[in-house]
Amino acid sequence: MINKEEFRRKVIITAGAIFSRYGFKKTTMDEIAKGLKMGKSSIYYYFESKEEIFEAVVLHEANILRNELTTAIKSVESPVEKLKNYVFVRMKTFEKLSNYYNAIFDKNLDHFDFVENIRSRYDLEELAIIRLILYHGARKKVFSVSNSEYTALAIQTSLKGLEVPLFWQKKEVNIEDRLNAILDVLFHGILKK
Amino acid sequence: MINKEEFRRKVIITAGAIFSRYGFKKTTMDEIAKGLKMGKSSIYYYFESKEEIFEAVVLHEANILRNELTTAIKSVESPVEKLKNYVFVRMKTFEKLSNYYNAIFDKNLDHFDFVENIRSRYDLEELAIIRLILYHGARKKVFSVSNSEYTALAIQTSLKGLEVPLFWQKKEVNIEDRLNAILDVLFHGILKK
DNA sequence: GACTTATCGACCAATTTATTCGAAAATTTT
DNA sequence: AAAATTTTCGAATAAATTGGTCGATAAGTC
Repeated sequence: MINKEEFRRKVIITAGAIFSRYGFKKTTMDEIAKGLKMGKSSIYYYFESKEEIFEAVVLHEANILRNELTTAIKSVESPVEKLKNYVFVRMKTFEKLSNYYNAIFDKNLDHFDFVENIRSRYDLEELAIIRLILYHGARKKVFSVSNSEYTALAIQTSLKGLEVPLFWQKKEVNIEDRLNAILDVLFHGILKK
Repeated sequence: MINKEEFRRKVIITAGAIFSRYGFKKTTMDEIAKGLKMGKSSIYYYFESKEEIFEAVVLHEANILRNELTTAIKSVESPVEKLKNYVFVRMKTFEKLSNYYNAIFDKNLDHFDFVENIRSRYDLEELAIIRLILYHGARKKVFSVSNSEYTALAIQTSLKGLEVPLFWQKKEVNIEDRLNAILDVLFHGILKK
């Protein structure tokens, strides 16, 4: 192995896949070790505990989400497109990051305080991004937003509402449709007539 | 509850769903009990052990497979269609019966001798069905089969070959395509010119 | 060949978990 | 409604699992 960081990344990928299939509790260190083709005890040379691995995995997924989102809104110009992209990419990516949303929603995991840390940090970041989009939209006279902070919060809240069923029922029944509906309401309430 | 059989069926359905998600080992009696909204110890009034539940689940799935297959070949007349139906329905149904194929393929489970019993019994039944189709096809002068026993075995073997990836990689990449290819080879080697 | 880095097997303590058991509900029979 | 039976359950337990430790040892570097 070249260096520790390199190997830690490998652990995160491997463990992430297993966690995402069986969840934190049902995943054993032995399985992770097997996945890495290593002795179980070797993992402890790189990570303090199973929980630390999970934390790294969740953080990793949170970073993926952030990256996908920032590139998604950079890829277009108009505020409408930015917001659309943001919302869509958010849901699409979210579906894949099962460890992230399990960490957030699973009651058996909420005693990990790192979960709350990551979540609240990313909530704030997200809010800032949405506010920025709204702000630019308002500047370009495409949106009419009286209070960007509360509007951003409203948007964020409705997006959160869409996350819930991801956890409760894996079936992606009609997320996309419901997303479109929300977007529709959002724009027609927000667009300058 | 009306009677024990009724309740056993309920257990089989509930436990089957959990087993199919987490596998035999990772599924706990507590989870099954929770799924049934019952005390854990109550289950033992109906089943001797976790293993017996799993056996019942696997048997249940094996029966589903058999039923689907017999109705599938009854639904058409021509031997070609029968064979096509048989092969397709077999694969389609097999994908859903994860406990059945896990029982067959998972090395951590092969110490359960009931698995071997069920498997060998159904192998024989399957062979008989295939032979029957071949036999009727030969009678109607649609197939030309020199030795129906060995031909049936050959067909069964190639079907088994398609099962393997189901276990190793959940992704149903190209099962259908490969199935078509096999069918193509099969018919053009078997059809009377 | 000393010194550091990385891997591992054996082991342990704590937790989990399948199963048991006696007793209490719930239901049926008398 | 008492007695008998069936069904449910919580508490207890014995066995297995599992996260984590530690000393040894291999692999690599100076």
